Amino acid sequence: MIRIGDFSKLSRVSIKTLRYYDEMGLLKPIEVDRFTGYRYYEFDQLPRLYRILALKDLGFSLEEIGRFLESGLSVEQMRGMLKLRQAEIRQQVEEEAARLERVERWLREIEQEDSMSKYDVVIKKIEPVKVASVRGVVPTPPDQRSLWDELMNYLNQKGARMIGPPMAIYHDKEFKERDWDIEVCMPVVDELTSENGVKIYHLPASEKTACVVHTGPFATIGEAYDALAKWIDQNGYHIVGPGRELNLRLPEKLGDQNDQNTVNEIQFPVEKV
Amino acid sequence: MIRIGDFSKLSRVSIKTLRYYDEMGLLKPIEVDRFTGYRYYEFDQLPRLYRILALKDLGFSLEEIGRFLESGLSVEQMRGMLKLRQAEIRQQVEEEAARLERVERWLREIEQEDSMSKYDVVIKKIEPVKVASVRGVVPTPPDQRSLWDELMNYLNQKGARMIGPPMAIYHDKEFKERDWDIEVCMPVVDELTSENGVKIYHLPASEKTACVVHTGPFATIGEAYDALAKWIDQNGYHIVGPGRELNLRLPEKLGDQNDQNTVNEIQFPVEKV
DNA sequence: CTTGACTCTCCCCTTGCGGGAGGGTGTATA
DNA sequence: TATACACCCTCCCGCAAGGGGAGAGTCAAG
Repeated sequence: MIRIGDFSKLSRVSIKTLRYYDEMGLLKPIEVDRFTGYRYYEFDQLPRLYRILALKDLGFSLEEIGRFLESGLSVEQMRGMLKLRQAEIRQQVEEEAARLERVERWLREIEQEDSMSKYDVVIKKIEPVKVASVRGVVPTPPDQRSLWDELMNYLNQKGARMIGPPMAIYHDKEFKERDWDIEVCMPVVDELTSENGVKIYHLPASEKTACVVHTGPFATIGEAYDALAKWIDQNGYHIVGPGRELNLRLPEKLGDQNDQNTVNEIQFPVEKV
Repeated sequence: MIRIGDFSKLSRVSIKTLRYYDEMGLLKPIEVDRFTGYRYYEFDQLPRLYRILALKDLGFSLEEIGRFLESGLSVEQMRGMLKLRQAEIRQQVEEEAARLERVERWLREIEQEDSMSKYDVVIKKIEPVKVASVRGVVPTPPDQRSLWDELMNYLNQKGARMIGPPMAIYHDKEFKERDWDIEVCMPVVDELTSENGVKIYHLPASEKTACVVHTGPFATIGEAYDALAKWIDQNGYHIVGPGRELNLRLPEKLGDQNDQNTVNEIQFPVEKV
């Protein structure tokens, strides 16, 4: 019978850890003096401790290890746990590798541009949202004003409440000089019915959506689109639906292309290739 | 100005997290009502939040991210941090890959043997230890008794205190049927001097030592050696020095090959190939 | 005026221990 | 036999990045 300090030196496991394993029930001393609380171990407890260390080395949590040790589990169960662990580690390796990719992309960008990008892209989930929308083909994006007028007209008439930022959806799959297929939407909550050119429906959800925010003059929003497109491409995604442009903060004068305080978020539903 | 719930929905970052980032100083609301404590955000805080998310996605800690954001750090510094992060991730990927290897080895062993090995190997560090030793060539391992007798004789004569388990060192580099070069040692603390066949010196430390414990009849200790050798080989190590055998619990009758309660630890200094 | 949806702060919980305070033990030596 | 000194004990706090929930205060609409 040896004291905890000797057992610790022998196994090179810290006293703190041994006490913790005792508390967790992983490795109880064979005797604890009921008056002094001193823990006494035996040499033949070493194999159990080594098994704990070996399992820890495979990445199992102490709680899992406890189950291994207690429930004298069958070879079949053990195999199941190992297979599971294997899958988990594989996934983690993949994730870390992807993370490494991203870090290296930042590095390359810094090398090339000698500065950091103004635009950070995030992937998020978009919930379905009920909107009133007007869709039409207009010569150029600024001409979407007419669509907005029609939509706002309808909403004011109905006294509908708007519960989110207005957004525009660009339906063209390719870039066009003229004649853009644009849908303008306003999130609503009320029971409304489609009529004339105004459609009431739910915009679809999107599990993965690549998003970027542009602040400043609307005239420069192209940069944000470029950055987003580049990011999507370089990160192994591709676009699987029309993009949305959320007008988070409108210019003071509606339609002003140079208002410094305009804020827009651009969203594209994407999928991993 | 929007409330935290709306900012949370917009960014899909939980309210808890936003409050935490506020507390950490990563992203302060532009206004906090001094009476109600309500936090108010602005849309143009989104880019900062997205930058935080992007950096988090690269695996930086919030504290590091805070430093990025505050100290408007130079491109050069940023590059330094990224390079460092890159190295860290690479190392982590390697570690996880090695862990995966180990899990797969356990799986293979289970498939082949249809049971779990009795022996768990751990790698630990061995500190130098002062010993009194007697070395000699004996026909077979059990004949080391004569060496022990000589050593104990010396120690008793000096009244030396023994401060650790006795151990035997096997100096032969290859297996031999007869004539084993064995050194028997006893850790001591006193100021002793080498004399006759007894040497006083420090056994060398070993940064990485593969260890396994054998309990039960000494006659079966070969199994433990086999398991250890196999492990060392399969885990990409190789032996770089003589092995030690620590007699943690001696049989009741000294030399009894069948005592069920004998405990020995076998140690081999190793290095990664 | 009330209801229901929001928001606030405060506190505890997570993993696997490490550090330290304050106090009791064991043993070798003077 | 007294004492020094190494050991050991049980709390309690801290870590990273928030999650869960209690109890109480706020806001907007009907």
